[in-house]
Amino acid sequence: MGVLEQPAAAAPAPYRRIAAELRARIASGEIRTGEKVPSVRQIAQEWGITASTAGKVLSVLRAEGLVRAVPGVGTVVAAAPGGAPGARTGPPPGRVNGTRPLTRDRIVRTAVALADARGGAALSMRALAAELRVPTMALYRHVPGKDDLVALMADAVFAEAGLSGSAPAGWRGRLEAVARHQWSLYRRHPWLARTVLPAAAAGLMEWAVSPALRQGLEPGAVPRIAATVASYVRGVAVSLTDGPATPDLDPFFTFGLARLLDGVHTYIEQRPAEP
Amino acid sequence: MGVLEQPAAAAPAPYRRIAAELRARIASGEIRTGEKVPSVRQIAQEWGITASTAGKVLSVLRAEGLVRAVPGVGTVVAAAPGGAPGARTGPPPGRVNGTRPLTRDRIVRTAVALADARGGAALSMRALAAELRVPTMALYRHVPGKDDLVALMADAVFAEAGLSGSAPAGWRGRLEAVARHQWSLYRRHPWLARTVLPAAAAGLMEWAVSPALRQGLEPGAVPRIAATVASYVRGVAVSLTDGPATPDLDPFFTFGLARLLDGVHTYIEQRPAEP
DNA sequence: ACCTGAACACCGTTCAAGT
DNA sequence: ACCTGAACACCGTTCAAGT
Repeated sequence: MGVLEQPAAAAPAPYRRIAAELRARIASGEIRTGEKVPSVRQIAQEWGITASTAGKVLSVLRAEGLVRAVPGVGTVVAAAPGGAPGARTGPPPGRVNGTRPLTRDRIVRTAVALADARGGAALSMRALAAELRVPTMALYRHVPGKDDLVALMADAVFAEAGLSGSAPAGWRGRLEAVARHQWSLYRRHPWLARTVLPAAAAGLMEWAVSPALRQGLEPGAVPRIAATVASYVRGVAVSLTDGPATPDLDPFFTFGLARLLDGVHTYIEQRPAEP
Repeated sequence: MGVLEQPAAAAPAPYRRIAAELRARIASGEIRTGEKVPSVRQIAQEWGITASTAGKVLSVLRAEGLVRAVPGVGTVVAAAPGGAPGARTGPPPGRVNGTRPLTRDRIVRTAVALADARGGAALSMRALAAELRVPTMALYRHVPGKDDLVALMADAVFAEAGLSGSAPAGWRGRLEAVARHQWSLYRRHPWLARTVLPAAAAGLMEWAVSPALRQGLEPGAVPRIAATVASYVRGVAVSLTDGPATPDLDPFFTFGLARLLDGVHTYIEQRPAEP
């Protein structure tokens, strides 16, 4: 376990944990589109849980559209939605004797999936290599070391999805949208909050404030407002991984965000005279 | 290095780092009240720095009142201010053959000093035992394990100093005082932000909001306001240890805190009708 | 009974030995 | 030249062997 690092992330319910593990196997390419995921019976046996819990696991993944039931066959990995690039069916062109080539991108994606599934503390170079079924030292031909890998993971996650939907025109709507977006990233990837954050995290937040410049906001206030909101979101996110006893922080997050935006509103509206 | 943990805390200037190390030696009891700390010449030699930098180290400690210059003798550890309990001169009564007994309290205090001086990532059971000059396994007779030790460290730090000065009567002054107090704790102990926080951290913040109850605030809002402010402080504190390129966050902290308190002010004043 | 050295099962990473 | 197994210098903690 990491120095000064507590048991990462509250222990989730078994069906959630197992669903996350299967999600990781699918994300890493271990189980590919059209291939069968373990059956209810197999899951129950492998993880030592009851069939009804195992059934819950598959229904979670089905609800996400990640797998689908094929009558007479079993549950298989569904095609990636929207035909996103990188979501291919079957082996890629460059493959050699059945194994896909090891790339930096595949390493990073698998590392993210592993940290999501088993917690940040469970991510080790050895465990990652085992997941990818390559020798540990093979990773070092693609990433300089673990710290850099973690930085790449953070980059990848912040780049993974922009804001969904159209961006509001006003600063308040934008700031709230970006804050909620980052909050959802932290919830999906709890290890992220304790990581060194990429510059991208601050950039999007600053963009959100920019409409207020037309209202006469001093330019120097933009990075401060951005940092304030980003810090708040990250602070709640860090608490998210404080331990198993952590309460549901979603209502807390929403409440605090509203207070914070009210305070920014007061600041922008009164446009203080002093520099 | 810890899993998912980046090089803990920005690399500080050499004179700061060395000052922190000496502070740790004093806090752990290795150098006791009245005993000499290393001279400018010795510091310069031991750490391979110039005499002028070494002089800066001692002037930092002198400015803190931790050491004082005794003409004809050298620089010695000053008596602890205010005669606080635990700050004794000379060996405690229970000592045997020159070594002080190992206690949980001494372990925790030395661990805090070590993490402060060398960064959270440098705290290991082995390093701590070496600092205390005891076998590693001796620690396990006083603390169950490292996770528990870290929790005790957080407890100790949050308990170490209450609010200095008298508490303001109004919620805003109190909330600001507690927020600034916790901010100063994080600055003194950067490893704290990434640690699992003790319940005490939330308690003090809730106490701060309580005067607003007399203004008609719904009781359910108190923990939310407290959590919001605490999360904000912790979020800035986590950024504090993001890396060597971290800018001075103090003005950012002050700016954001003012916005946040403005937002809470708006909330409390309008006392919304909906539940 | 108390204490702790050796051992175990892990880390991240270097480096030289393989192909 | 490319790849990687063995080795090094660490971890936290168990456990049996010492006193």
